[in-house]
Amino acid sequence: MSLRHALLGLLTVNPGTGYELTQRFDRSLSNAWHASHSQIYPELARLDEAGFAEVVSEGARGSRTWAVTDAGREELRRWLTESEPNRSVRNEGAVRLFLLTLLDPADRRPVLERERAHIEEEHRQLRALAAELDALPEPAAFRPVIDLALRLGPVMAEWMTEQLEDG
Amino acid sequence: MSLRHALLGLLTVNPGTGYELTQRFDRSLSNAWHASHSQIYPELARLDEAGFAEVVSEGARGSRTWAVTDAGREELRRWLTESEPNRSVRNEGAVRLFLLTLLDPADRRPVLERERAHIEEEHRQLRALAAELDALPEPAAFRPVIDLALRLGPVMAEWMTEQLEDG
DNA sequence: GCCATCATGTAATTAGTTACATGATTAG
DNA sequence: CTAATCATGTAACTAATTACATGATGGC
Repeated sequence: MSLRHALLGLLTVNPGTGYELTQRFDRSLSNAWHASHSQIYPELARLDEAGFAEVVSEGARGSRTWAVTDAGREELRRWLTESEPNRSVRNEGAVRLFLLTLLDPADRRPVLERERAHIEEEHRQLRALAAELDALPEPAAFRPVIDLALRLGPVMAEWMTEQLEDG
Repeated sequence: MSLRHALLGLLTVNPGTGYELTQRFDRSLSNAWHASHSQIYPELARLDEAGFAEVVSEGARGSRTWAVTDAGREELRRWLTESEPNRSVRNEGAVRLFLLTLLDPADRRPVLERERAHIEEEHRQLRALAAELDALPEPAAFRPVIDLALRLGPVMAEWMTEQLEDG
């Protein structure tokens, strides 16, 4: 389970409430993982129980700000460096790309076009995010990861364009 | 749930037993989805119930060969062309890449090296698969999807090399 | 005879989604 | 005053993993 370690990571960047973490999950990790608040709140309780995170302050509307503990930081380091990655992925878009080859060109074409449009839209948003990060006094540590995504997008878009031309 | 449609797709390519489908799942779709036999057998029963697949022959050792029905083919077409893709992705490797930026360079380096080696090994296997497909009398319909993967690999490997040089 | 592989299933557990439920605060 | 957003939780359900369980066949 990497939900646990994703949360430890987000808390390492910055402490936050469960509500904030839910949002940051979507903003920073949406291309890799998704979790809703109903999964995040119980996991924060379990991180507490394990001594990996703790409530550092309580604010308005019953909000509770969580921070990672030293043990939590060490657990994240251990997980990243010592444990074997689980290579299994779930990517419905990729499944669709594969299955698309089973359709008639007439059915395939609009789906490919929709996919290409989506890839291009995602790329535009990534470019905007990159510009935002570069305007900050000191760009975020994860800036290079955005760069990787920025390189992969055009490769996928070009492939789709070719498929549309050939098929 | 795309397990159902992945199975319909595999059965569209070729009829097969649950056992064979489990293997073909790993061979053809491992870069997009994973399912074990304990998930596949019940799902075949549900596809039967829904009229999307049926047993076409029974062989040795109680094996049962399944094939997709016309309704199943139509359901697959409908799903691919008419339904909105679920864009949420689960990719632990990508989560790790993101979280890696939180580690000291000394801790980060060996993880990046391991990742790069893995990407390169995967690329070698894909090249071998591509060569195999090209040697067939008529290459598989999904051949272009292999090509896409072959283009993405080097981009990732290069990025990792750069990270190792800079960091 | 024994081990690998073929072949199918179920049970128990964990992970994840969707729906239900509640209340505080803020901006218009 | 009211709608949006902040904020937290639980319950019911579905999906997925891991473990348990069994037996046939073929090659050595």
